[in-house]
Amino acid sequence: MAIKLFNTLTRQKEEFTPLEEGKVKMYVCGPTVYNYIHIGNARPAIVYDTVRRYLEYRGYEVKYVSNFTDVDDKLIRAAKELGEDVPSISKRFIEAYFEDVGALGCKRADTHPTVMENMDIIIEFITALIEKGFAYESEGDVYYRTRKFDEYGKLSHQSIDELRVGARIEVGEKKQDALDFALWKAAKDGEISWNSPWGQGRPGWHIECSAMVRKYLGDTIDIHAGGQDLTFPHHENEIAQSEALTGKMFAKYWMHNGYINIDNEKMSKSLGNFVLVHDIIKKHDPQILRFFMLSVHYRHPINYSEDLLEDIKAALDRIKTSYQNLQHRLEVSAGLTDSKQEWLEKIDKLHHDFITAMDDDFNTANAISVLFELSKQANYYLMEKNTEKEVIEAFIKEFEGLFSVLGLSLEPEELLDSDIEALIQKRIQARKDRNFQLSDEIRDQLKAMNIILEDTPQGTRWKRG
RNA sequence: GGCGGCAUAGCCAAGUGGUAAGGCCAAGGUCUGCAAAACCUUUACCACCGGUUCGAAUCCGGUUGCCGCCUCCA
Repeated sequence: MAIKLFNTLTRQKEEFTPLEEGKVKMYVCGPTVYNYIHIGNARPAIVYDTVRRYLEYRGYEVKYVSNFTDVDDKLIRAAKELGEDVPSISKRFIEAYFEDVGALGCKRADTHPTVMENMDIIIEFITALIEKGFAYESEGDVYYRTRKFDEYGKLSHQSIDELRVGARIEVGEKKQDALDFALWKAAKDGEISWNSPWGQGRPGWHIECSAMVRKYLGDTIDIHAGGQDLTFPHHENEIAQSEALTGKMFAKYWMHNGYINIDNEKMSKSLGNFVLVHDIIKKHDPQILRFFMLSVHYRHPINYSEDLLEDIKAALDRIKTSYQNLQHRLEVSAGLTDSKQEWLEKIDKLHHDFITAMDDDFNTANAISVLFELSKQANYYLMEKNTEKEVIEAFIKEFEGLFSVLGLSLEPEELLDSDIEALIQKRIQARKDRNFQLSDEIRDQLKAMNIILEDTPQGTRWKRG
């Protein structure tokens, strides 16, 4: 079975075949680092991290690159407002990004390039476009000659003549055509700027990705991904720039994730209705946010609310509890049982169900339902009087493997403080003596310490509350 | 105006031709010294109207409502 994914370019699910067998080159548009990221920014980070993990799980060697926009209008504005310089702001929020996204279980990309460190190749790229006639200089700015690129609009499936742009030409416009977009912007007084053949200035937004993709991954890559709102114009412009320069296909597959909404409206920094990851993870286990995002198909919108986060916590706990109960039983499982093979087969079947779900355009919602089924089967197994270590271990291994594909962790049991251990022993004795008053007191006492006890036929187990 | 998406139980959410996965919440039950965990049971006229079909949540046409992109935006 092959992996299928929905390609924005063709608007169809396609079988995934990489350019080079066994290898995947993947580029994900990263954030502009002028603030902490909001959960809308977190979605692509989580989604494509999961895509990457799954591709790796299926045996591909993935080269994953994700950029930071560390120079642009918003950063310049932020710098003015804060009385700071652009590099110090972007540096701070790049660090914050790694902290937030790390908490959400996202692995680092192989490379996280920035605009500032790639100014040379950006300028080279623009120069080459001018030489090819796809760009022109105008009063210190450089613009891309959009109409010259015949396939403009192929990603967003827009006809160039239908774009509603006419009304947007401003007085003193330096563009030859309203559709043209800036590759280089001349510096205004006091703005951060770099030297270029066209004078002091800085790159336009779209050119950085074209230049960095080429430098770090090559002329043609397998997967290019980002939020739905980047389809047009950002990704469309990237295609125009890159394909005009190289004459080759820029990216084979384009993936776009849906938005996070608040009250059914898109969450965005510009609308001001955003929720920062930084704030949420102070109140909630970051894993919950990740699980929440993965519980919905990546191309569908998610309506966010804190109540939903609470609900999803209960769901995640169900799986974790099941896993922990398996751990508890591991110690007392030894005996041989007749049903071993049957259970191992069940686990194997679920393993394949998971793969089937993920193969289908990374359907994490269905993959998660397989995890619930795995929990259910584990719970059934734990109801058996005699359990076999091999089966318990197989369950545990499966849980751990699948959780790791989704970038979720099952939090290893922490060691008990000796005091707590002593209390549990004391309570076990009290229960043997049928001194239930004392045993309940101890249980309450432990509960106050956030330790929850559960008595089972195989002994008392505990978990953190 | 152009392009696109969505509408499934109290809530979240899969499902793209064969009479609706899964989870949360709720109620009842089993188990337990009591609990917890778990297990069992109960809960859907798939927005509306037509059409195609032996058969549609699923395809086609239309209607209504909501949302997005076309401008910085994940």
